[in-house]
Amino acid sequence: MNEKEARLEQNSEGAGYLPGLAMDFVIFGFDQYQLKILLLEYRNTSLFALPGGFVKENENMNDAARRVLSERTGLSDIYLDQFYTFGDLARYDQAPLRTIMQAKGMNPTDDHWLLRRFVSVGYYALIDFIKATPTPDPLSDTCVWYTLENLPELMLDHKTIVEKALETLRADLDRKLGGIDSWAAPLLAKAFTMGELQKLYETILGQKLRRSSFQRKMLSLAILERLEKQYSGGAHKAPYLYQFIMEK
Amino acid sequence: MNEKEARLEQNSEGAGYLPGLAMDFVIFGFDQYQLKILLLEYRNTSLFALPGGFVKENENMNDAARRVLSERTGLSDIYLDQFYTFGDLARYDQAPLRTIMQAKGMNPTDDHWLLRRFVSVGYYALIDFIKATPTPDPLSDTCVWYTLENLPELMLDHKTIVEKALETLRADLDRKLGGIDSWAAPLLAKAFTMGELQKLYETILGQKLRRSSFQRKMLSLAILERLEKQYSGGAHKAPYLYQFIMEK
DNA sequence: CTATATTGTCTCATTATGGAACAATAATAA
DNA sequence: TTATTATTGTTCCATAATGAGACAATATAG
Repeated sequence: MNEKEARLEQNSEGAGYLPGLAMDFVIFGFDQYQLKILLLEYRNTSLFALPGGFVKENENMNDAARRVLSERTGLSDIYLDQFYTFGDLARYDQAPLRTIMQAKGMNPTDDHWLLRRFVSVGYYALIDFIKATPTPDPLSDTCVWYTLENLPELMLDHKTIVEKALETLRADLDRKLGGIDSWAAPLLAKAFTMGELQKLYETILGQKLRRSSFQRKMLSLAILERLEKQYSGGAHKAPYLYQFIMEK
Repeated sequence: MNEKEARLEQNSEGAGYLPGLAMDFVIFGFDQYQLKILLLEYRNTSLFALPGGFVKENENMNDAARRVLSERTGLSDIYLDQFYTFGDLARYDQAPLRTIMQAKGMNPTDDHWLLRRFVSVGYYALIDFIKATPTPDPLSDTCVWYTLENLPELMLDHKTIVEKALETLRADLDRKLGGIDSWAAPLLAKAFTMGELQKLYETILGQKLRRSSFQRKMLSLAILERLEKQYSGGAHKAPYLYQFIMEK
């Protein structure tokens, strides 16, 4: 048991945190135009879970989300969205977490704060795979990317949380593309080609899109500024570069 | 102080409820095709608030929402949707609630459970104005309908909650119209005319819609079954009646 | 029987979308 | 240098969706 874990066990009342309130994160990353999510694994238990965290007593909940996300990925200034709050009694199952704690040599009592009932606020994030440094939390052994098609079985209701996150993300793509809070801007270079943006869309939606329709739609949104062609990466006509128009 | 209030003060630990977790409700009602929402008023304080409630320790959160909604309106089997969870520190302001409790002759200590920080899950509901019997909670004096245009100043962040609810409702109208969980079905007679459905839409959206386009769109959704004409309510051609197709 | 209000449908112009074609062109191969 | 190739920006046209209005049908009021 390392120092962090020791602190976690000592703090058997969860002092400093809002009781009964957790956050779970569906962190989407892009690797060579594959969509992956970040999962925690607990060795010797074959249990997998979404990264999660708690809200401090003197902290805005949305700020807490940014803090935890930064702790898990090393990233700040990324796209983060709250999508649903999960409060079923069926979430309240001591067994898996007890298994995890025991595998770490801990021996929590029944009323240890981590074993109580939690309501969990779901957030999803979109991050640049390259820039992230996945970091496990004190209870986990590893923090690894999994493609959506190859997810292992997840603890509790975490599969449901992933599905709801993906559904919300896909439904909100167009509406949250532009502006200061664009989900796409952090995933692209300052200047990017239409093809690169289209591949991002295709990765998230899991389907091919028509090139001419996509170009027409993006340009009609009036959120892109066309720059000079500068690309020199392939045996073909140079594409224009674009950047998002950031209104002042 | 009545019996309920006494019980509320005695229970200064909030025993039986999940600590720190509240729910706030934006209850939309239709009165002669006007959109109203239900507000609580605290006499001698000029404070107005959304109806709210708490989750019991052995209760699903969404079930708790139905229970509280039933307590406030006497209605069950209505459309209810969770739309956002509010967790800013700025919500944590003892002043208004203390004012209310003192106006009721209570004298809560600083650590009374009602005066602690709460994270609140927002739900909105659509109900039939005629069928509801608005009922104030133990702390409130009245529970009254207000039109959206004439809302009084609201406590804490409740104005923000109303705005977010309305935004979500309007965005989801089409998507959640049909099926077993239709928002519109509880607001209409079993059989209704296209004009009645259109007026519902117009009331919620706050704008007129084109008659022919609306009819075309509704019929194309393939969620309506046309019945025989039976209407006999005006000096004009009898409209068809429709009902929602409920797939088994 | 006539007037009136509202309905169901139709028409037509406008706009959006799907799907393909085509010339332009930057790197690569010959 | 020239031909080849992949990809791009644009155009085109058929089809579909939408806005705005016209018109006949008709149940009640007068």
